[in-house]
Amino acid sequence: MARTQGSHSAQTGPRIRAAALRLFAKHGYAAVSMRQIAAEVGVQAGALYNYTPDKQALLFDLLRGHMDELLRAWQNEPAPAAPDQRLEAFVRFHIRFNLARPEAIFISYMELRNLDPENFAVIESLRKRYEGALTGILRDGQAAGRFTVPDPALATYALIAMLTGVNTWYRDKGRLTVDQVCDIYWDMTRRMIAI
Amino acid sequence: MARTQGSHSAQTGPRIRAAALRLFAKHGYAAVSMRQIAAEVGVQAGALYNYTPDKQALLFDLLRGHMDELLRAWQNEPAPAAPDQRLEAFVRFHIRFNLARPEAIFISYMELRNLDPENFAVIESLRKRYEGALTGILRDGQAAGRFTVPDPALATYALIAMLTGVNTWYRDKGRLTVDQVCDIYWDMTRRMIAI
DNA sequence: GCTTGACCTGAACGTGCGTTCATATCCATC
DNA sequence: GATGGATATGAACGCACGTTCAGGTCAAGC
Repeated sequence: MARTQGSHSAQTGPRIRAAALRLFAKHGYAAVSMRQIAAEVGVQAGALYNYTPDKQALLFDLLRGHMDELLRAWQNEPAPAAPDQRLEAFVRFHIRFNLARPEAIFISYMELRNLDPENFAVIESLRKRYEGALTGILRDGQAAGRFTVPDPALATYALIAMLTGVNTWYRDKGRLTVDQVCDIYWDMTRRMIAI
Repeated sequence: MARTQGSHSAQTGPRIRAAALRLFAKHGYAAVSMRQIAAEVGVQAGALYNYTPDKQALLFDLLRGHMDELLRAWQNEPAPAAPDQRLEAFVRFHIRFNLARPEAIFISYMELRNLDPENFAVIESLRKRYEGALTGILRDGQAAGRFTVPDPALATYALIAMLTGVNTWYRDKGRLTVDQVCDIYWDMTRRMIAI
């Protein structure tokens, strides 16, 4: 016996990635088995190997896809000329983008160490490119005399950590809307960075 | 055969916890086996069970011990009267304390989800107590007219995330000393929070 | 110097792991 | 309506897991 009715590659592939994303985010890469992922999709474990060479590739594809999406989304954002407005745009973009995909963000930070070294290097360089976008804004604002940023590299780390931290506490239907959170974090950022 | 020369409870216990801390931080709780921990100590896996009821308790003890140490250390810090100085003391204390024990900090953030629910609740309440110390400082400063903190809860989250982020990039023998890092982060904090 | 209990070994338990593969079924195409 | 490739099953592979335990070895107290 085999192949139950209505199963197609175009459906199963994405469903496997979605199940892996959810389970990796909830329990961690090492704690999730291929059989669990398969069960979530409604398939036997062996069928997963029609879509991924192995478990490691499944994790890497998720992280790689997420970083590509992040960089593409930021490039597609309108880029105001003034550094102040670019910085505000970055703050709001980062918070919104991250809150919209908490699971991908979670594994992007937690599962880096479970990547093979060469896979890690790929993700790390994409991350650095994203951080570099923020550093560039800070340098521009500093050069334009609009910001006070003694150490742009540290300010980048500080801001990214602060903004990404929203994901650890924000809850839908909590006290604040996403807009309110963005407003408050932009206010804190502005006070910290702007002249 | 059994018990090799010179092995004693007073030594083996701490060595097991040290090995578990190092391995959990490096590979993750789920990815580390009791046999690996035992090998690191130079003992057979079964011997671990003279010191811990199970693997879960090993993780919980590490996190619990770390949180106790953190709270005790903060209580033993001198507490200046002025909110500005209390905030500065907190910033410097947090960075220094965290940089001094990167492995414990790492697992405290990464392995929470691997705790049993009741163990998680214990750690979570200790963490909230520590965060509450910072929130208190922010409220005091606000009440004294020295700070501008529209939302003390969010400012607490933002600051803790920003300060804890230092651990992800700081390297001994890097560009900056711990003192310089503290200075820069205190400067950013002051600009963000102080009047 | 005998005894006792703490400490450790080494083997074993049942379970689940990632992965492979022969085989069966389905669907599109002709 | 026959055919062939894509897609799935289910059993199996060897291995490692957390944990238990009977038994061996040591050191301290009498």
